[in-house]
Amino acid sequence: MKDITPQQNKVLDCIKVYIKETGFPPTRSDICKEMGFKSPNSAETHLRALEKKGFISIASGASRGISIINNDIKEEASSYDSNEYPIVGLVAAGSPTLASENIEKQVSCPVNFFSTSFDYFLRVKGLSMKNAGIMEDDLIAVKKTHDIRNGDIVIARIEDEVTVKYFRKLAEDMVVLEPANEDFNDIEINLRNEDLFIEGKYVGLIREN
Amino acid sequence: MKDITPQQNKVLDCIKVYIKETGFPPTRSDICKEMGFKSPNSAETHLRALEKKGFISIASGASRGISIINNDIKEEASSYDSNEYPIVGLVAAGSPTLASENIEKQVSCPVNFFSTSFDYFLRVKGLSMKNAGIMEDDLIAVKKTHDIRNGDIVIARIEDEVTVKYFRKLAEDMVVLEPANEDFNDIEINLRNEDLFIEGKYVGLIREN
DNA sequence: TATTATACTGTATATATATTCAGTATAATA
DNA sequence: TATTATACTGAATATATATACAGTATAATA
Repeated sequence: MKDITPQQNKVLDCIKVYIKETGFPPTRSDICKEMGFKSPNSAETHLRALEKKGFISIASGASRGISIINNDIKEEASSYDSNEYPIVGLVAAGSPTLASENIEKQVSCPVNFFSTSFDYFLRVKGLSMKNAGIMEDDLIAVKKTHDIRNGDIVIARIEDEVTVKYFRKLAEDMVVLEPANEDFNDIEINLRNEDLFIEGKYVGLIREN
Repeated sequence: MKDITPQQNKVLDCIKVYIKETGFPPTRSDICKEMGFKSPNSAETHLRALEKKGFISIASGASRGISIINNDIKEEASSYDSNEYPIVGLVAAGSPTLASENIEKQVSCPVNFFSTSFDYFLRVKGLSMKNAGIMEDDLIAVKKTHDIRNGDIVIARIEDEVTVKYFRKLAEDMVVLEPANEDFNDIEINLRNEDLFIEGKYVGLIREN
């Protein structure tokens, strides 16, 4: 990162203030008004200088396509990086899990909130995993993977139904999905007759009371 | 604030995600791409509905002139604001819960991650709340408060021991702390003879697998 | 029953905006 | 000395974009 000049710093501050006040970045013309420039090219050259020095990024062709690049050491710390994760509710038969019609809402969550990375949250229906401490309406963090070991809790799709169960492979063509609740029965799947699709693996849980 | 429809909520989320990812708001056309609309007027009408209902404001004539209006009455905090929360482990007898020697580590978590604000995470020991889905080593989000109602799950201190139980006040001087596990017994506390200190209230849970 | 809100497609257009080109001037490097 | 960076004015233009208008369809409401 090269040194910023005092004038460039004023322009950068003016962009930050503009975003804070309006919610969106300024145009070249807006910067001219704020800074007292008479030509949009004054703003343009300052913007290109700020871009070159790594203080902002400019989206080519887009209007107001300025974004502030944050270089605070604090922000670089991975524990501060957060991401938007979709909460998937009832999954409609046949539709892809992450299709927008299945997304209940998006929630912000630090990326390394759980030690294992994950892809989405699934809202749990039913009490079949009660003894594993997974209750109705809990959000489970799901990592899309096919790397499953016996004893893992998996999100599985059988026919058109999505279910959360312990995974146990008994033989090459025989899988048992075990609930953690004495009121439910094991689901035995003969892979020669039935389709089993593993959506992913349970890596964490969030509950709100 | 009128009710938002599910589709309008998706559009609102898509705008938030766009801003988070690019640093500036989307155009009508951008929203169409994200949502799969074929006409810019689809985005336009949704935007006008969201504006009318008070979720966003639209700057007339300006490109990308959308800004999210934050309506959290509780706090002005946006969902992207995060904070450091301490994880409290074994609480040494007599020492204040949040004393530094009790803090296992600090974790970053969005401030309005749970709908109720909270003060720290407590690492659960034992299985006395198993049937409430609270397992050993779970992290429970604790709100420091004395506003407790019957049936709430509380973090209580009796003598020098900290415990998590259902709270039930039977009389002015009689409180029962009930476990959610048939292997444990109720704890009856006569407030005239024994001290009971309520550290706080359980408002959420996080588990890592 | 008429009206309004929701949820879209599709077309058109005025204008908002990025971006280039042509200059001027000063100060700092190489 | 030539070159490059800074710091501007001023004009021109392709296009990105908001926004209006014309429809279709469904569900909720008065």
